Amino acid sequence: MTVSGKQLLLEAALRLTANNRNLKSLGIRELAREAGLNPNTFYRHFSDIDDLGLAAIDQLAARLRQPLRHLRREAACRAEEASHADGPELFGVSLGRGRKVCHQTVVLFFDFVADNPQAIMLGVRELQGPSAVLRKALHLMISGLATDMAEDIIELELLPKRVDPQAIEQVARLITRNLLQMSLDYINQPEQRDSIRALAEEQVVMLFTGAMVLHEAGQLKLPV
Amino acid sequence: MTVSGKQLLLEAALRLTANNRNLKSLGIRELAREAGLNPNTFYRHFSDIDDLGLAAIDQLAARLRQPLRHLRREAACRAEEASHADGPELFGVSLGRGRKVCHQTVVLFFDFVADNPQAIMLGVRELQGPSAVLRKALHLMISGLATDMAEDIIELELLPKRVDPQAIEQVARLITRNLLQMSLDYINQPEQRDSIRALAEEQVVMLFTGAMVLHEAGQLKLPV
DNA sequence: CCGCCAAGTATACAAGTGTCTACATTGAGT
DNA sequence: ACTCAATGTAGACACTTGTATACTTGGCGG
Repeated sequence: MTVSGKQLLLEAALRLTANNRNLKSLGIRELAREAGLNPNTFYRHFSDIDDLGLAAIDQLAARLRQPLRHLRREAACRAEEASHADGPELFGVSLGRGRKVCHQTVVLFFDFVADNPQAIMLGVRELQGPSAVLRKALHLMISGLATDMAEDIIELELLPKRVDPQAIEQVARLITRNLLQMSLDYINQPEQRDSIRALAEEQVVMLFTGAMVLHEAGQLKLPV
Repeated sequence: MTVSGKQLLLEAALRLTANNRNLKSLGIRELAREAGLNPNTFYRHFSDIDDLGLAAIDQLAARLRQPLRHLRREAACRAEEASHADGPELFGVSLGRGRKVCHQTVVLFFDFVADNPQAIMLGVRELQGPSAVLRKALHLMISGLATDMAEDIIELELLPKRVDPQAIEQVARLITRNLLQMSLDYINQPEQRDSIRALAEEQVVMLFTGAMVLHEAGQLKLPV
């Protein structure tokens, strides 16, 4: 079985952008060369490099979205069975449990990152890349991820129920962006992975805790 | 008085990278054209585009570092005089005062961003750009900013004195990175500036609060 | 078996690029 | 007034790039 040329080109793009490069900086010829194809074959599948970028983003979203939800369920389960209601509480939510869910989620997330480094890198880079189209598409994808996460937070009761759903969504969006940002470091600095993962986890816990405390103190004022 | 060619080239680079473009994607000829100079003149001042990038980063750091410290003092003063010891307290630190310092700092920071958008954009973009040299230089600069901020946090007593200085440094680094990240949005979405500023402020407050609470609960475990 | 269409190829051209060598201008110090 | 170094310019060379036109291939439906 031979792979379709379209897929060959997409994979070539992933390979080439892996070394901190831009999609638009690739050039159709280079791309085709890497894919082992004739330059003009590119046009049989894509009209534009942005077009290819959109396809890549679609694939990334497909590989990210459902798996991430699944991951979070799994993390919650693992945290659940590890121990019941230990550690200090804060406003009726177990700090210990929240911490464990965060830990598991973050661990599994970074495992995922380590498994799909190229796609993640492409996504995070193009998030601030030169193409407005791709930026928009990626922001949309991240919004989706954040919404998923917010739903899970509510469902798994990681924050008190009375916290404004919109505030939760904002927290989720923040966490999502930061985790993606950090995954670049995670990929590029393999020798510091443990430390980066721990830092990310700490940040997530801090944001959760801060959101909780501020909410209880009536000081949470997230904008729409 | 005529400006030096070197400065002309640097300014041309800022102008061209302002539109979401990469330094390396510019091309020496384009750069010289924008600066109104002969292509070869570039080599009289820089050996490389990375070389120019380093010069730009140096200028950025000079324009950022001292002003930011000054800004923070000013913010603290303004918060001080606004009102003494109002609002709820948490572990001996006034929430109201901390919030005001954050508010003032963030406001002044984003004012600064609005005043130097091009330099900021270049910096944030190259932070994950294709050139390893520039990435390294920028990380160094950010480290410096974070260290400054940590010192100020301790000096202004925005966190309890007993919190580990290394933990403070990590929090500061986190905040610095995120503020810089957000300043891109701030620049590119002028119609949402108020909302972005408010969100950034909220995030900073959340991180502070979270760090404090976790520290008091003995749960703060930031890695080295 | 024919014909057709998608996928891939070959060749070509204009335009832009990095950078080399050689030349011109300036301006400050002696 | 003369020199010398710094700064800027001109022209050229070998490449790479995007893309247009025209050609080949291979497999599938009729």
